[in-house]
Amino acid sequence: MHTPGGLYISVLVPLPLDQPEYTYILDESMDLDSDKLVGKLCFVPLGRGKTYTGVITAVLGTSAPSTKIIRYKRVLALLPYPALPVHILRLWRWVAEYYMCSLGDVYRAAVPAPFRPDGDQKYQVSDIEQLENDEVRYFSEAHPTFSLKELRREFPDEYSSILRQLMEQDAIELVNEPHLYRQREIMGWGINPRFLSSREEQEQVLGQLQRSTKTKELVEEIIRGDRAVESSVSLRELSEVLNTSSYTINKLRDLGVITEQVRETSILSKDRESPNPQDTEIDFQRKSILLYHRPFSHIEERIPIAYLKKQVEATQGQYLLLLPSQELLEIFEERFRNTFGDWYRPFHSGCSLGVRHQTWHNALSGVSGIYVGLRAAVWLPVTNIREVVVVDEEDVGYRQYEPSPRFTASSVALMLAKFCGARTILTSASPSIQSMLYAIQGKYALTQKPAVQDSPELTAVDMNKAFEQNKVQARMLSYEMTRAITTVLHERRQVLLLYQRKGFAKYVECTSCHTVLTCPQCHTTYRYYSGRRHNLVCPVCGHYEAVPDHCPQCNKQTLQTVGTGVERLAIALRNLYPGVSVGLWDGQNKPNAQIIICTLYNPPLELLHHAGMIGIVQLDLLLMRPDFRANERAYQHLMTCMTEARKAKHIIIQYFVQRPIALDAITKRDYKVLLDNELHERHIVGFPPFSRQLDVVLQSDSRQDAFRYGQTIAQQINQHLPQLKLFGPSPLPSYKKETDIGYRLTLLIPLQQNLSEVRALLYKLRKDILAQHRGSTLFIYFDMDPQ
DNA sequence: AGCACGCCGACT
DNA sequence: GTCGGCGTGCTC
Repeated sequence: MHTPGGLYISVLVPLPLDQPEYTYILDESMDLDSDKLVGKLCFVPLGRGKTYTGVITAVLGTSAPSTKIIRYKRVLALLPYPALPVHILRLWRWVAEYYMCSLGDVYRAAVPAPFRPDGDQKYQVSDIEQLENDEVRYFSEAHPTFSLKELRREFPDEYSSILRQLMEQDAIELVNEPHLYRQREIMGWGINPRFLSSREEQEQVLGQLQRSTKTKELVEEIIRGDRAVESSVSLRELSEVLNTSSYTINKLRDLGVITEQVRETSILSKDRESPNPQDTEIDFQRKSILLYHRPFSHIEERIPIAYLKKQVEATQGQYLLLLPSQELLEIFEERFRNTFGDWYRPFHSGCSLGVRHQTWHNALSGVSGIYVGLRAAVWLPVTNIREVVVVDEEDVGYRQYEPSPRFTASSVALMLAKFCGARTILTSASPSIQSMLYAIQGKYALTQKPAVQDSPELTAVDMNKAFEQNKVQARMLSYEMTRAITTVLHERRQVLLLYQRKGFAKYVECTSCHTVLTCPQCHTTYRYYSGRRHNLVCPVCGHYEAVPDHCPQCNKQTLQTVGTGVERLAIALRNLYPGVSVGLWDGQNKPNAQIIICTLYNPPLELLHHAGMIGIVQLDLLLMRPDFRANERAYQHLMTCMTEARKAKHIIIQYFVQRPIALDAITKRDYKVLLDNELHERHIVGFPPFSRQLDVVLQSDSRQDAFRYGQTIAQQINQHLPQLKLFGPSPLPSYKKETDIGYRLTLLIPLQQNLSEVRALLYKLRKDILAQHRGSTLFIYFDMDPQ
């Protein structure tokens, strides 16, 4: 096993390590042209018991690359897929560096799990005579090859001593066991013939089904032969014939009544010839990125279906179409299928694993077509890409936060195109300020084409005036709003109100001493929820308790709920419109009500499409968020309402504090109003796009630790890189348990600042902190360009 | 991510 | 005196 010879190569393993590349030896027998090795997937043993699928990232030569004494292991096998193109590997490295995560994480995200199966290392006893123990001898004869797991199962007690002996005597040998790398493919379902013929088994199953009458009846019918099923039908056909759900079918399978026919195929022997990649002749325009700005357009006007069809037919190349949400995919799936026909190459969770598999392989083999998917589709290993289209480039759906890599697919798409020499089209009705700035600066080409269709009538209401004139109903709805609601209700159509304030009341206050109840953990003002025992909930850390009887400050019984949350608004609406159903939608289960209050400002398109009117109850909530992009986001949400509320005649927007710039821009139908304002304000303060934002997130089960280390990092950055602007550490709202507490440190990095210097410092700080830290769990990670 | 080693507290 | 908790460190 340790005979010299072969080629030393560098292999990337799918683990989140700082340095996820190891050196292996590739046997000469596997050696293809060494220039064709980079990008190949291969099986490598790692650690004591595991085998991983890695990627060859470099060929290091025929002599050991390190003077250190390392027991290099050998590559077990090369996978039969074509090698990943070098520009894809380059893109991964860029992502790992830019988004500050492990290259192993990027690899895991980019190559779907079925293409990189893990396995247990298998061993073979090479010298049976050396075995002393009879049991061990028997075991090794019964198992010509075995994994360490199997050994442990057989000898739970002496496992480690046996292993040590075997290793010391060099009596075992690592072998490549192809069946590790098999895929199970379900060929069909049917009734188990053995069950039909065995009276005994039938009795036993019926006995076990005593309590489930429906299933028992079904089984009796099967035994009598009333439910004849051809063997090897699809799951759907089976459930039709048996008239039952897949749940019951699964249960019957477990009982042995039904079997599935499984075909095991080795992915090693899979005959997958790589066709010759097309000539990658690409039109290098002076500009390779186009921002296609279509204000007030419907979404379908921003998906260039016909254009892509024409292009793919003309060039026979690969095209990538990225969409921001599952919902859009579902809406357009059929249209893609019909229009693109054989060119359609879907890659998303909506299609079966087999189809995704095929699409991924096609991408790698250079097969032409239109590859369509959500943000994960940027990882398709395209070899022959001509153009990438990012639909609604500003959409937050392109951002991935969990798990690592934390990336923005629209940005990665631009780099993908850059590395492949392809062009990119960014489409949007409300482009991000950043993209538009690049367009103005000439980095991107710009096409602006306003849509011509009608938008709903828009009424903006200054709530200060409404309150002054006492023209307010249902706590906070202007007469304009209630008038429109009444009209739509009369037309028996649905009312959609957008209001983001959760709970019943904003806070609880003592009317005597004006004390506001706050969370003891983080001193945030408590929010008040109705209909639960612990009414007070901290919006930041999730801590909750019941409202006390007396004011904790002055001890009087004068505590009062103040402000209107969605729960209170719903009650007020029910009082105002007796008999009308009012439902809340928070992204979970869809209410079927005449008035729907949506606690998100980006409701699903389905709700927008059906609404007879849309009321934005308090636009300010969108603008007061601690996010420099608030105006931009508000504009985008308003634009979505204006363009996707297709049956609505009326949109009513209420604002309290001041007339928001986003509202002005929408009313005047002039994006430039927003753009000028944003560029001006952000330039003064030095926010993106005039700087880069990088967040440091600290998570710990100890609030103190997370905060303290946040301060340490802040201090060190101030000292070493004083030119960075720094905010925080500020607490992160915790959605999970209380044990999961986070702090966020926000850095604004000047554009001219060398990024690798910042990264180096942050990595060093993290390393130092983790090295000396004891006790609580602690995670530190980085968020580049968070949105 | 696994997995092994190792060091402390609860049991025969 | 052993079993097993999970803290720490390594994987070519």
